[in-house]
Amino acid sequence: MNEIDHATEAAWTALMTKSRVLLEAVETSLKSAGYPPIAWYDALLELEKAGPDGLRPFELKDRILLPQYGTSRLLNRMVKAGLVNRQDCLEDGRGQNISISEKGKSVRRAMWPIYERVLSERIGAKLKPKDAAQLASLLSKL
Amino acid sequence: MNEIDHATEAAWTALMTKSRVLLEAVETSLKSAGYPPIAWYDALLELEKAGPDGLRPFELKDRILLPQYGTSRLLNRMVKAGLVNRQDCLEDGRGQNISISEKGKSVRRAMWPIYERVLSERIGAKLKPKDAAQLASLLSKL
DNA sequence: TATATATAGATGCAACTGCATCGACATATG
DNA sequence: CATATGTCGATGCAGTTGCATCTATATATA
Repeated sequence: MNEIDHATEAAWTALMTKSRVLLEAVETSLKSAGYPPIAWYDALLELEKAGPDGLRPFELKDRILLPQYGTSRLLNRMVKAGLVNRQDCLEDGRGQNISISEKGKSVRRAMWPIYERVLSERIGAKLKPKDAAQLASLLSKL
Repeated sequence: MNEIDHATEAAWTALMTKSRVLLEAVETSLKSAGYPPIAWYDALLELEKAGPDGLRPFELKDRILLPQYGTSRLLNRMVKAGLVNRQDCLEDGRGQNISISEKGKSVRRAMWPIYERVLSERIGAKLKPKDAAQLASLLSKL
């Protein structure tokens, strides 16, 4: 069993094309509004959801689907930008704890309307909620 | 009209997550089999479909969704690897024609089984053809 | 306890990307 | 024709990524 059917190929092509176009639309909007890329948003959101104790970098990396070194460097930039705090981890001498700063929260909050507008225009306006749910459900099987 | 509904958000999240995971799976398979990235495959396929006359770089860029400078550099690498031929364009002194070489054809052909296996395992095995078609159809509305 | 193995995170290096801009040719306009 | 504007493709530069590897600490094993 290895030949793929036409529908599988069509799904793959559409998946690649649309995800790229949508992602680029979001990135462009954020950038032109003077905000950081969406990867920063994702990280900030995870850190905010994690609460005041924050997360260890290795926990964050699993949630934002970034490689270890990518996460390490993303955090460097975010620390430098003052959006997150890094402190040595008490329980594990190798590790650290990352928590979102007030500035980080406010940047995330400010990014959301930009982000949301693109999703609304590009997805909300094109798919009825039922169809969007159906799309999410099909994707979740992959 | 700007608040997004839950289904839209779920669709977006699933779209981003799955497309990244699948893409990475394909890239990893290709790389570990010693082949170039998927962007090369896409370009080779478009050039092969275009026939012996090939394509102008600006035409190719529209089909593979790469920025102009990205296409320019991708073509440099592919020329250097001997997968495509570049020749000055007769009708337009600014331009060039890119055509796939025999080696390019054979590399593309060799990449396909690797590529296909991932799609088959990750999509074909998870979605019935009807569902895959449905997924493609929903995505096509975006 | 001493040693081996595993895990957390950082980093040097080469490759790749985005941005802005350039040079060359093409097309439109006076 | 002369000049302005537009399009094609390349490229310098700075920032980012992937890979491999390193250091430091933690955990398992003898």
